[in-house]
Amino acid sequence: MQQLLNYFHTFQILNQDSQTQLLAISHLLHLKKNAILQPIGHTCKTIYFVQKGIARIFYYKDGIDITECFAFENQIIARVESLFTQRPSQKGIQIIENAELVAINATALFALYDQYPGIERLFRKIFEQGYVDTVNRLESLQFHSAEERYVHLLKEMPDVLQRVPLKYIASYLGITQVSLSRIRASIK
Amino acid sequence: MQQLLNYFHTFQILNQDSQTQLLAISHLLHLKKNAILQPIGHTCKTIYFVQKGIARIFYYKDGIDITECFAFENQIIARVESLFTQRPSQKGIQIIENAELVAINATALFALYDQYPGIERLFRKIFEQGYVDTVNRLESLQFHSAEERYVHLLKEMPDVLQRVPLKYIASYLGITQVSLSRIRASIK
DNA sequence: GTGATTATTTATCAATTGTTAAAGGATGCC
DNA sequence: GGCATCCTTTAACAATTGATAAATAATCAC
Repeated sequence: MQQLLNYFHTFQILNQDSQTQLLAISHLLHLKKNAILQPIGHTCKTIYFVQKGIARIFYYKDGIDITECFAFENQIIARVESLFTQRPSQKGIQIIENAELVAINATALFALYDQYPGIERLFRKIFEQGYVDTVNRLESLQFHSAEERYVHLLKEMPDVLQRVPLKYIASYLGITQVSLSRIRASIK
Repeated sequence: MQQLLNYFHTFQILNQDSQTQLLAISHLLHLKKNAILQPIGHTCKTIYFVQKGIARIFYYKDGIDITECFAFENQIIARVESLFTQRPSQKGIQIIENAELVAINATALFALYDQYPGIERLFRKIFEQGYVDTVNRLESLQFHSAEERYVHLLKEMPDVLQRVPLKYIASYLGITQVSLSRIRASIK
């Protein structure tokens, strides 16, 4: 779990005790491509850290599969709208590429906040960054064309094309798969 | 400032000392319609609480004024992408309706976090809710039509039409003003 | 490998949204 | 009150994106 601790330390220095407590509520998971890590309808009680591979949050709108976000190596993934409200989520988490994940028990984590201010601060900072990323993404969806969003994605995540099927990328960009194909053809 | 303390207490009970500290770094502001509360280009060092009136975060894309969000009574407004990174913001804050605001010194606030865990927790929870709201709004922009987004807005903020010019609402929804007019005409 | 399944592209047509310009309304200033 | 300015609507046309269907390419299971 050294990779997870390294990630934590980019946000916040933790004392030995805090580290031990965090590791005690975490465990390693290995999952194959296409596996459902969290089904739709469950309340989010786990925060995942991606050590290897890719995961995505997805949901269905009118029966159509939509990708809300991707998580690559060294990223946290959680359905925050359920995690912070403890209401059932209409979203699920799926593995896109064979993955090695750390599952962090969120209920136990929140309980640690009282005794370990450093842990509360760590996750405050982690989710503040998630908040900022989401605000920036909102801006991209609010006033950029589909083509602009696609080009921007290639800059932000250069290896996304090699590792993620286009059907997932299309809905992530807020367009249909056919429209994405057309944009790709027109850019060449 | 009782209104602000009431708002805080919906998230987190604060002891007297914490309340005193928070009030010590806050002050009341009165601003008229159209006033610029924060100009574009500044780094965000203040968190505002709207006691009366309306404010908006805005920026320019290709010279066009775009509204990122509104804040009505009993809401917090801050340019989080600057607040949490302390980098200059490409966004500004403007008053839409004569307003009474509480300005909270963010630098002083962050300094209080070390001594007053209750204050850190309070703002953790406030921004967690902001994060959830932003994720939900992202979903709305990602896969709903302009008309769906307009109808949804009327449900969420029933008095927005009476209090906010349509030109601001249009860009908030991610469409042009002309397009919004057309949608309004087609719905009647 | 071979066949079946899944993913991607291409084509056609429809619907939505953007762009530009002009007209009507509303608002504020003197 | 009247003029100027700003806001909103309407119209016509262009560009973008969606929907459907079919063709091609890639992947997977056996």
